[in-house]
Amino acid sequence: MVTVSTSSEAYHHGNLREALVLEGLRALEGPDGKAPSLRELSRKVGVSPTAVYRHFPDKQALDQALAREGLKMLGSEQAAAAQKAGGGAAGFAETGRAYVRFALAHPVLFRLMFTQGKPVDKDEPVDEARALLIANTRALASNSERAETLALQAWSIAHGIAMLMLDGRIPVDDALIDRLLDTKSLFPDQGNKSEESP
Amino acid sequence: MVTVSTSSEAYHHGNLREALVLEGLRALEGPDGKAPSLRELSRKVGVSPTAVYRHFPDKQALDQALAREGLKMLGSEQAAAAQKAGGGAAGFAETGRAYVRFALAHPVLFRLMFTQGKPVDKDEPVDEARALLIANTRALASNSERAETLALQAWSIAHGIAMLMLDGRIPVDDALIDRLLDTKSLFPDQGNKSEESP
DNA sequence: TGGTTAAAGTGAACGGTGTAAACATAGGGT
DNA sequence: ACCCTATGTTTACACCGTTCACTTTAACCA
Repeated sequence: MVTVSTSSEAYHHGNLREALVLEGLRALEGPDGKAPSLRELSRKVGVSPTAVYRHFPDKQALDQALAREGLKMLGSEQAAAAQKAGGGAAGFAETGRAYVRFALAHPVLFRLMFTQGKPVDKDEPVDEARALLIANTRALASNSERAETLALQAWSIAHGIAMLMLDGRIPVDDALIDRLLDTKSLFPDQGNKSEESP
Repeated sequence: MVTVSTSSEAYHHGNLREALVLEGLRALEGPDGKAPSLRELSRKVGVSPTAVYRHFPDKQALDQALAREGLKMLGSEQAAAAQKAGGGAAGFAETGRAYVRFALAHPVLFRLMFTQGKPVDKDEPVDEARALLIANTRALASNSERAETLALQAWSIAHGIAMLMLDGRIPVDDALIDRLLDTKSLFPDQGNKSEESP
């Protein structure tokens, strides 16, 4: 019964769960306008609305699944950006830029990722984005409390910039993003330990 | 015809617009759960749903009106906090704390203030919160570009903290707020010009 | 003062939403 | 070969925002 046919269209009507998430992401990724409704999604997948409830207890659960996918995407984009910048402090900085860039590229998804009810429960393995953040700040800070503070500050400012830009409160401008994320003035610790490239 | 009876319950059925905004704020202020629907609001005010459309072109317009009220509240709370702290750098810091506190005290309102469609159009008089922010950073920074950067950074971090806490991504903790908003490490400029109390 | 007019409110209806309940179907294991 | 169970469908409900045609009533002017 757990036999999930990995191919695209499977036995009965297809393996819905995957199809729904895929279609959901497709709807969310573009800079369109709004999140897709459950019915809309079921329509596009070619299934009745209530069929969804065989795979998700409610709409929010579907949204959470989509949010998890979004978090994965964000994490890997950040990791890629950091690696491309050669790791270390420069990589960390790039991580922030990637965060804001992701938000601007997928506004609806990004909103969904943080908006939906509960913080993807605690048992959940910590997402890659967060792991990266922690690792980075631990490398930069003197003690561990300072590292946590640094991590949350960096997260907060990136998140704030992203949100304010998405909400049209701050002009969307690449140079401005760099200026606001400028960690030299923000995090004086950074000069000390600096580069330990891989 | 423009004669608006200022007393509470007026001529025909009441002066709706005000009543709607009032009731809307009442619904939004608590830490309840979700924003009130147009129909729900009209019910509470004792009027048919369509009556609302005599005063607002659509639901979004109502929401914008509510958002404007929210911005006013936020602005005055920040101003009060700054004044109570004696103005200057200390006042500025208090401004940030007030921002986050407001968000936590009125989560639904706060979200609405930033979520709804467009950034309360440009012709709009700049809200008090923003004016305060600009004035404060101008007093602290050397040149005006640095002041703008400082302003947006301060805003971003406060907004980021508020959002991440509202979304359950960061524990809601007063001490943590202070730690994250700590402007000494964030804004090194601050030491220079410092206090010019009123 | 009285009549007209336009602002303000009503009711019914439409298409949309998320969700529940009862029913249908088909695949796989015994 | 059979039945069970996972997966789907149909129908229905309550809510939502919004439109349309209609009624009421206050306010103004002659």
